[in-house]
Amino acid sequence: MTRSVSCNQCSLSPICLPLAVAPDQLEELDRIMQRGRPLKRGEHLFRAADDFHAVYAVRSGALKTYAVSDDGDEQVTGFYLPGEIVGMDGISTARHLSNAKALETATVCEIPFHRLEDLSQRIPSLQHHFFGLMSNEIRADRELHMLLSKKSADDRVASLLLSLAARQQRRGLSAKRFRLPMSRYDIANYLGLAVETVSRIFTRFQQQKTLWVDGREVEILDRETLCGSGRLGVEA
Amino acid sequence: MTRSVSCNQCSLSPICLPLAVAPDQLEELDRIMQRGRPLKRGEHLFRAADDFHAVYAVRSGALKTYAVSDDGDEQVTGFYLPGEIVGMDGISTARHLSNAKALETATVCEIPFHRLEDLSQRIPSLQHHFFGLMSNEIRADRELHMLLSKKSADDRVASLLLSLAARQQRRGLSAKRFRLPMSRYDIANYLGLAVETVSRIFTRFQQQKTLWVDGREVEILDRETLCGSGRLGVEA
DNA sequence: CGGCCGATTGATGGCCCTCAATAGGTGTGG
DNA sequence: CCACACCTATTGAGGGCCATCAATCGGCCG
Repeated sequence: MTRSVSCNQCSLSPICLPLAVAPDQLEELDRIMQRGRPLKRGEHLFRAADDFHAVYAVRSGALKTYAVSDDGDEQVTGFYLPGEIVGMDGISTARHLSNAKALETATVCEIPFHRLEDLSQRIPSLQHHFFGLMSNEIRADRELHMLLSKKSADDRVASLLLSLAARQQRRGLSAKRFRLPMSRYDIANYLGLAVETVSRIFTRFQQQKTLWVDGREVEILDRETLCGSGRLGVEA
Repeated sequence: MTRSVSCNQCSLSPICLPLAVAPDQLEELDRIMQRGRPLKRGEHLFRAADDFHAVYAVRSGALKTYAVSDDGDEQVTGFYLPGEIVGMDGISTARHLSNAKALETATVCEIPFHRLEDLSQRIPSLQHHFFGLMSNEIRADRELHMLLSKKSADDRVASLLLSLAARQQRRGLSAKRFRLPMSRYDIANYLGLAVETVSRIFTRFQQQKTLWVDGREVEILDRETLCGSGRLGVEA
């Protein structure tokens, strides 16, 4: 993996932080970015109770964030794909409150937060964009809130698939066919369902010719039907 | 209602935006704040699809935010008490995506967002604080995520009560006894439950001597037992 | 090859939603 | 001022969705 790819060489810049920075200031942003070694599957980017000092832009691969409650059970709080920013929930506390773990081999750009704040003081569009990013997270969480409080298990799974599809498309990839980076367990946990339920729903969707599934490979065959169940915006 | 109370006269300043601004700069913040007439119960502060141009600090009373899905049903997404900021989910879209409605007579301070952004460019601590506020919303939403996905109906109600109690305390009021600003319907909707379930749980808590309830008046009698069920941090 | 984890499928049961009826509370208009 | 309407809240009975328990299969890695 090339550790030295700068933002203006990066294929993700149209959807990542650089989109908020004028070309002649991009070098400034570039200078505060730190590109580390790739994370292997299962490796942590940060853990709850770690000092918060940076947010991270996903460059390749995928991560999940999860919290562990006092009773010890895990709650997956989000999935992060290339071009998305992870770690923003730690800003207010100086400590991370969730864990971030690689679902597959992943590379990230580390953005030291205090330097991002400094830079935002000088680049208004960057400040604005970052406010917008956080606002987006809040909105996505509100969508999820509705999903969990009102929608059936079918709707929840459908919504997640549509969300992932939209995010694929945003990166210029197929919105119909893609590979799920996460396990059935993670999907179930995220959506507040039992693994068995998720499995049964995948099978049922397949029988209805709504979806084609083979392990983690999926293809959306009937987008309308899927939309007809739950709706979830573009998220993140 | 005094429409002209400035931030430095306001009893909420220790927990509101002014806490991030040095005394000698407070006047600047004060100048961009706009204090409108009080909202009556049921009146809207803003509606989904309104242009987003400001966020609002609650000064007195209480509000709820809610979204309406395509199928027409309502989802309460949050409750906002004095000292809290409402409207941050609209930042990224230039339009509000939820509705904000007064649960009882309420007054708010309107903060035009572009002027807040300008001011944040000159007051780093204000920018930092605002990042922190948004981060807090994200964290609270993650707590809620766990609540809705893993916890029983009892736990959900207990968590909401504890959250409200903590927020009362933050304002220097009793953490044990207070008045619920929202109806059973709003509670049920927010927590993803049926009204009847909420009602039954209140009754059961009362029988167990965990809680005393009379309409919207509540008193927490046994905080330990309530904590023993669901846990939810301080939120917002 | 053997062990382990992820995934699927079936059977059973429980939590909470739905439907229904009633009481209390509030505001309005006569 | 009271009566009526309407909305909120409570309580009971029944049913459905999904969790839980259990067994099996396939894939992956050691």
